[in-house]
Amino acid sequence: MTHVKAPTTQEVVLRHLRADILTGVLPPGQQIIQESLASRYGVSRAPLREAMRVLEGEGQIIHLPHRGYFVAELDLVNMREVYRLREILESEAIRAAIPNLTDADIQAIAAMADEVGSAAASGELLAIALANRRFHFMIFEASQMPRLIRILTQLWDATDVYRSVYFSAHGSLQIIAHEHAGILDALRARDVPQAIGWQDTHRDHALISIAHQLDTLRRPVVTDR
Amino acid sequence: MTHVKAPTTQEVVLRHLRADILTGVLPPGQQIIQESLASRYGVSRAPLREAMRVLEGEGQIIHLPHRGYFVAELDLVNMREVYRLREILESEAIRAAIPNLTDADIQAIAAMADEVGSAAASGELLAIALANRRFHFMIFEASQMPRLIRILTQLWDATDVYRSVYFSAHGSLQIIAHEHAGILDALRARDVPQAIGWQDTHRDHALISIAHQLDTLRRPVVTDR
DNA sequence: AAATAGCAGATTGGATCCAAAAAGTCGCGG
DNA sequence: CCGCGACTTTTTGGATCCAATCTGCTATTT
Repeated sequence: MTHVKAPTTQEVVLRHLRADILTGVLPPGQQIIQESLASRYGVSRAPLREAMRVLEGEGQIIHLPHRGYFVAELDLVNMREVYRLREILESEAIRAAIPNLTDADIQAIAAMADEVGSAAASGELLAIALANRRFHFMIFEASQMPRLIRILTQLWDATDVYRSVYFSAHGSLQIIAHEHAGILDALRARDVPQAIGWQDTHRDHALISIAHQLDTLRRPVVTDR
Repeated sequence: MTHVKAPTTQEVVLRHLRADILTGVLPPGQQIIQESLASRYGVSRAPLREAMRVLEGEGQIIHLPHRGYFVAELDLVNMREVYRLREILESEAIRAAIPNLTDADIQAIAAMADEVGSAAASGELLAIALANRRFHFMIFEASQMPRLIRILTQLWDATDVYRSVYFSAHGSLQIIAHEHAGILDALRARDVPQAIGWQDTHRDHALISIAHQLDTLRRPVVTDR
């Protein structure tokens, strides 16, 4: 039998960090003071630093030698690059996935789409984000391309903070449901171009909303000191 | 002028690790005993572990909790995935780069192609690999897409070990020189499809050679379990 | 004799401690 | 009044030390 679990501290810290970045506890641009954060998590600096190295590799935080770690800020240019790369890579993922999709797979994906719907009904942003992510990645994972999936994971992670605002935008949930249904139909028909097309419009809607937010909101990142 | 430099130990270790993996001092599949490697580098385990976390993020080594770090092995399937992703992403890089290329850029790239040639004449494999990499990445960098460049860097890193054998294959250096010239011509003409085409055949030649090596050589990798 | 429990060694994970570098502060001189 | 420079403080980087876990072997039991 396999072990129940052995959650190493680094992974606990890593999850905690991701959550804090995602929820804005650690806002973009802010420096991460290792000592204070470590004590806040109730751990030492060693596992924290290794976790931060992981996030740095994903581009979530920036490291300046002898200066420290800072939560990455994404400007619009950067954001557009991420979305362009997603466009290219997600198209490939869908292209590779569709021939592998069994009927059972599609049923599972449809079930996840329903979960997105019920999460949307509940209004819990985090639940929506999680279910939405699962929905899309169930498709990507059928591509059987682990490296591609990992890169996509990183790209999604990088924009998680900004994407969550999209879910709270007016009317976005109906649009999302509609587009998810479109993707599902294309999957059932094994229609690669149509699936990619739906995914593209789906992504574009999110980007437009986010770009609008970034452009107008112009968050005034205060340095608390 | 900026500071001379302040090379932090982690980066020294990281470079050392990359070199050792590239040159086969640390062969694929082998476990990395932290204590012994750290003492061999003359450092403590702390910076070594942070460096390994970086390499793990790049897929160069694998981490199993409470078991250790192991140098990653790439089978042919994995290798094909890397090359497929390179095909997609390098096409995008070239597409984005060409409109940005100044004449000075192209001259610099041509100079680097010459360096590949002279390195080839000298027969130094490492020098060839380095110059070749610089040549291609000078083009990619003109894309002005930092995230794309970083992903491409990781993909190149992942296959560095295997690609170096290609340089020593019979006749490959002439082919490389020919294809580099082709790429340069396409760049001068600002011909995107042609540049991508050359890059594709260039990459395919390397992949065929590497796949052949992997297939026949059938290295007797001991099963670590 | 085979299987399993448990003991000993090795190896990783985490915490504390010390050194080095950067940022901020105060004071002196122009 | 302002700029420059040494000193202090804060924070990061690295090393050492201790605890938790895994591996391999041995002995005991059936």
